[in-house]
Amino acid sequence: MTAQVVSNTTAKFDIGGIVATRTLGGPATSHLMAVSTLQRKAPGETLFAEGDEAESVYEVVRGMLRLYKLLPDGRRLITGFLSAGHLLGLAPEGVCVYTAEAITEVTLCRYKRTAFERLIDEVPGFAKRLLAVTSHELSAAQNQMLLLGRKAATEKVASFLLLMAGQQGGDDDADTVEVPMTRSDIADYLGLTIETVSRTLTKLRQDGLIALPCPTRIEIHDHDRLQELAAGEGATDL
Amino acid sequence: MTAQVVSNTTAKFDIGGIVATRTLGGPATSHLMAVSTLQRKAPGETLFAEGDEAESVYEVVRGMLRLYKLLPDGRRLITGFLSAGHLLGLAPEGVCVYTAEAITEVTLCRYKRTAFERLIDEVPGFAKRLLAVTSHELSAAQNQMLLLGRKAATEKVASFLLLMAGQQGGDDDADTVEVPMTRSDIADYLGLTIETVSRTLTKLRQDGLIALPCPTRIEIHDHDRLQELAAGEGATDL
DNA sequence: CGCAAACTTGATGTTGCTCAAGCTAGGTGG
DNA sequence: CCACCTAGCTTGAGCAACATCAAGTTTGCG
Repeated sequence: MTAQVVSNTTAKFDIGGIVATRTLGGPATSHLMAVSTLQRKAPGETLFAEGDEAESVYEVVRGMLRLYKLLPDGRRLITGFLSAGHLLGLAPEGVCVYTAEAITEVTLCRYKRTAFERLIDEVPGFAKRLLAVTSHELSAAQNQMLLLGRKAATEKVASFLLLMAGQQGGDDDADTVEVPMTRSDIADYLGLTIETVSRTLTKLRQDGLIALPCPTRIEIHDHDRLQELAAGEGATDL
Repeated sequence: MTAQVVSNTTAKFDIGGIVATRTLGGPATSHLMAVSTLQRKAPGETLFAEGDEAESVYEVVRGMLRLYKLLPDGRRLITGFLSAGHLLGLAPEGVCVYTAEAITEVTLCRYKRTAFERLIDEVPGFAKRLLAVTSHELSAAQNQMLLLGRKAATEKVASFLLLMAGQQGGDDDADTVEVPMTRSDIADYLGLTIETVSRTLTKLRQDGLIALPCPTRIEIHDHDRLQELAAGEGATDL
């Protein structure tokens, strides 16, 4: 998978909590366990909203979230879809800069902000690991800026499909991708409209690059061609 | 200034070096001084390119840089303009994820990556400060995603003008803004074409919101109206 | 079975892009 | 000193991609 394609907003990087306790044995783990609580959210529920005071840091354990920002007239941009292992809620100035909502049923590991900050100060190497996670997210955000500002609709949709594929099958090319979010979510993530997303998927299907057994499931048939499209090499043979 | 408007890619946050040595007296300062070298770049010169091995971390002392990413066919997106105090080169995987070029004559403070990483490990609180800077950059990147994905041309240009104004006059509304970058740079920052940027500036001038004494200087005449446009409140009175 | 939400498809519209001239300013050499 | 030259900017005309508006269709659920 090339860097172009990886454009999820948060890096998948276990920092502690439930996921981490299974994969990491470091000193931070036990500290995190001590201050964490498990939480569930039903589809559509809000974790926190843009402008809220940032009281907690969360780690996604199961399910999928959307993060988004709104303009006053209701235009929405989804900055990222977060699945298991992703971290959210590290607000710069103590104020949430985006809204976080559950797409599916979600399980979260929640840390009190104050406790989390204490860990940053006290656990050696913890701040550095968070810095690595955040730097990675920043890089992903810059890839998404490139997508939003300079890619055409087909290139955007191809990028999205590969992102979903990469996020799921730990393997590079899981053929079948589950798409729990609506077309409206996809559109607001890619800076398009629902209709354009739908039309573009139809075109990709007609061209044999993908199949759509049902709206929430997409089969990738021509991974290479999708990759070319996503990278912006549509007219390779000029 | 509202959060909507602050959308520069890197937070202006002195971490050390020349700028910091004048504003901070903390322990990190002397450490940074010990491993830093001053460097100059002429307009158009490249600091490092996307894909390069990340060998150094830089802090801008004077002048302005552009950071950008390219698609294979040459489409460019500028992810940020960096002026004095901004930090760059903290690459996640040791590889630069964007190209950095001087717009004006630039003075930089350069740190060897290895030395910089040692400081992260050894100087207490240093990683935490970098985390704060990077989190702030991430938030700015998300604002820019909102701009690229959901704002109209006029709103984009208004946002850009206020960003420039805020970056310069430390005051909230410096009336006259120096714009050292070309229209092409502005276009590639906003996801537009040169022509659209030019036309939009002309329209803002005709409407009395700004004046353009020369292409590199912009006077802001109606700060409030610009702010409304930038925030996406163009049709407030419906 | 019926309802509502989500998705697809079609017809039309508009924003911003493309292509094509002119214009302006700053730098250079006759 | 001035005319030229070039790079960058502005302006105009036409066009294309995507948005909008408007039906239909499918899906999932009570």
